[in-house]
Amino acid sequence: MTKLEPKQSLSAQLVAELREQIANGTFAPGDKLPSENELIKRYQVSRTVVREAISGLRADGILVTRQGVGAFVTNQTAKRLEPFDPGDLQGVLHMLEFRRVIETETAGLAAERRTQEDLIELKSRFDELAAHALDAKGFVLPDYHFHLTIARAAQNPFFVQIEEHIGAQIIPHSKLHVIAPDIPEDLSFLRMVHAEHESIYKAIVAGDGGAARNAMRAHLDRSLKRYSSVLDTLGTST
Amino acid sequence: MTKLEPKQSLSAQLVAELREQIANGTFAPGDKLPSENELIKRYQVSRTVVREAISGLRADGILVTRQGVGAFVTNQTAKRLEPFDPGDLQGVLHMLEFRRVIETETAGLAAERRTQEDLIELKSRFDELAAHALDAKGFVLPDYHFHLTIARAAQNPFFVQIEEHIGAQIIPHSKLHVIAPDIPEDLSFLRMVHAEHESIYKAIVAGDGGAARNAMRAHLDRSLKRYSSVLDTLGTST
DNA sequence: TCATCCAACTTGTATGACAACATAATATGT
DNA sequence: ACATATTATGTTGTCATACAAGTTGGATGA
Repeated sequence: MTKLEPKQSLSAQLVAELREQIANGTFAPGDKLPSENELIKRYQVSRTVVREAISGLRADGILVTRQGVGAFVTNQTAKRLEPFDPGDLQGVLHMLEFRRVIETETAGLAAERRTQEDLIELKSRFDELAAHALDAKGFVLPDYHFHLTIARAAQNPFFVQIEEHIGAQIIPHSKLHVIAPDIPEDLSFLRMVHAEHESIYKAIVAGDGGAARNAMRAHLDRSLKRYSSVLDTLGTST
Repeated sequence: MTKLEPKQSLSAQLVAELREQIANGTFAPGDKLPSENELIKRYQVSRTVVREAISGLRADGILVTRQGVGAFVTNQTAKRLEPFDPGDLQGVLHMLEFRRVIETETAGLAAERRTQEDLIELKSRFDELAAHALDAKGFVLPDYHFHLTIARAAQNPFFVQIEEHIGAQIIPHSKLHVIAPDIPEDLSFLRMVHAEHESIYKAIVAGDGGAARNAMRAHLDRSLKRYSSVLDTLGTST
């Protein structure tokens, strides 16, 4: 019988308690958790509370349960990375700088390693991107898919994972509104962006890693400078 | 009344179902979920199942519940990135390639942007690293802290986040064993690694971004080639 | 020795009851 | 008529009991 910290629902307290015990090694990966009845006796709560707590940890991937056997701790002890949150405009700049680093090299590796299957999918993505090239709001998602396909062509799963993680932030925003406000969406700009995409695409098709790196870096450099000028404008106006 | 996909526990099915409906926008962030009684009627399951499902989504941060009011969808729709799992030796190579891309630029930015506070902490980290330089097992954690401090000095939070994410995989392994087996841990190698660390450190102190990039790239290049040769050896021996 | 069966234990699901809390409708007093 | 209690209703939180379904290990018997 152990006491729990108050101020929350009992199940939430028990979740925190068990999570703590797993983190500090009381229950190591692979270990079997005490049975529900034992947890009931130990913490003096109902089975409902115990089961909801276990249910929560199971949803987190920290536990797996087997009917008739018990609940076991996985080796998923490491915390998962929270979604990238650009936050303010400064954060958008940081994000673009980060993407420039990642995706420049991704494009280069993609050009050097892409398979025939990659080229087929990349063409499909590029065509869709071209179809929405002049649609300021509609080109965001195809744009993301284009970049994601490039990451896949780089033949390194970590570039794909990080690209998906970046995109997880982009997709919901694309459904609602643009992050930065008051950016003129003139056609000349959209045409320029598409020209940049085209040069990236051609370099990858040609298998020219250096050209792909330069094209991608230039592409994200322009975005960075564009947002940066907006930040300066806001800075001088206030 | 809606049917659920079988082949799992009912609560797990309902978790998947609700997660899907939240993902595809049926329940948008801020919306109130149907009450437990309504979910019971709709999916023809007991309240136990409904509550465990909601409990799981709540642990994931997708829902928040308020007693007497209801369950509400948060804007935490984007899923968190799973820990980087190198898996086999091939994965270790992918990880090192990924790190080379990230950390080369991180070191360069750190050299160009580091504050006085950064330099003070970096010196502390480097001294500790020097103290463990010839300890094959004990230098892993100070090594990680050294790299993490460099990421902080780059003044871009995303580089810090990704570095922490990489480290979340390194730390548990450092407590147990080295990932790759049978690597000779001779002193000459450890001395070389430390010399590389020193050149990175000096370049950042000097504020020379180019030198810092070169030093970091060389550092990770060596690791990459070293592991790569191991992979070749294993490949030819089998 | 070996196979079979069974008893005990574990998790999964269902149901009923009540407590705690929030909100809106209703009643009440002025 | 208005402001203030009061009540009714609906919601989530917790407890208890019962049974189903799955697993394990030992007892039993040939």
